[in-house]
Amino acid sequence: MQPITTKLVKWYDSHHRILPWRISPSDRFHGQIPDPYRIWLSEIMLQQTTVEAVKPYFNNFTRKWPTVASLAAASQDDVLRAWAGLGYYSRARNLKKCADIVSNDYDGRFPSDVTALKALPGIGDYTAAAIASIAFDIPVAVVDGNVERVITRLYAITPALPLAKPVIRTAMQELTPSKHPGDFAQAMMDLGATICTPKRPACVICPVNDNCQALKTSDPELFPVKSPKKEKPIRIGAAFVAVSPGNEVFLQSRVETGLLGGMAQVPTTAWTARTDGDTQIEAAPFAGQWAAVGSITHVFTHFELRLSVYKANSVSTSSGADGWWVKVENLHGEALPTVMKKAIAAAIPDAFAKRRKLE
DNA sequence: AACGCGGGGAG
DNA sequence: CTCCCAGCGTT
Repeated sequence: MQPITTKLVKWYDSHHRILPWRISPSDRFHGQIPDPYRIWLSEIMLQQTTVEAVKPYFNNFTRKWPTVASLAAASQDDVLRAWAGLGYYSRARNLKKCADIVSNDYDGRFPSDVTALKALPGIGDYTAAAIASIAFDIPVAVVDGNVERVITRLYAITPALPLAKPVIRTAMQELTPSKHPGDFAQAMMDLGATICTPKRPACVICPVNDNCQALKTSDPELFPVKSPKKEKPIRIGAAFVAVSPGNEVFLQSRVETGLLGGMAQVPTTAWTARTDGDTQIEAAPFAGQWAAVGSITHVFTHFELRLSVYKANSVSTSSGADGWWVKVENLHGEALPTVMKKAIAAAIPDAFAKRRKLE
């Protein structure tokens, strides 16, 4: 029987996904070399984010900024505006920091060893291993959510994550070949994404089903074991959409760190634990004829937010608050996270309606 | 080790 | 609805 590694690499040769940042095994054979900048950019975007969500952002970024030097030359605001909607905005801030360091201290060339990569902002264990492996052919264990699932099933590893992480890493390291480690890492991830899925895995067509202890002795769907997660609290607040006579909306910048750091927002109250019967309308940023126009709900990673939305028309643009005014038709160019687009859309239903999605 | 940190797609 | 996705940084 062929080893697991051989089976997976053969499977990958014919069943790999076609992705904008990927060099196929065949193209690789014919001499194409991966661009570390594109590998890095894709890996940062893919952190906790699905391939389909990343594709349009990756294409847009590489069109605007084809090299790490061009990204370093951009402003953080430009980067945040292009990142808006993708989530986890500290990634965008670290992306810009990392581009600056590579451009200034490394002469525009990414380092190839794991330790130097991990020292860069936004690059941790997984991403360092992925870049070293895929872009530089370094045989290091690449462990993401897909690999955790495939490995725990192959070896029926019962301790819960994250306790099982060292065992998984060791097993992955032993499977990783010295020859084309990047293709093997991507083979494992493609297997996890397309066959060894979290629910209803397609074990019948899996190239390594003969090697799978979970399939042999248990149920693959029971792996990996994970520690229980806690429930999300609810927070409430109010958002204020001020509209000027010239059809402009008032925006502010959020503080640089923490939730939605550095992104744009309409003025809001603080977001507090749920209380009863408090309209909070007195917290409006301007004097004006504020009218309730509805409410929105938005789910963040660790809490659910319910915002009452208020709108005022004919607000003077000379009102003194710290921020800026943007014409409604230009809102799409701002660094607005999804929750703020929802709030604005509650007050101005067609604010984002005619905008095509990125492609 | 636990927590803060977005958004969306699949089942 | 729930789960989880090519995780990282801080505490």
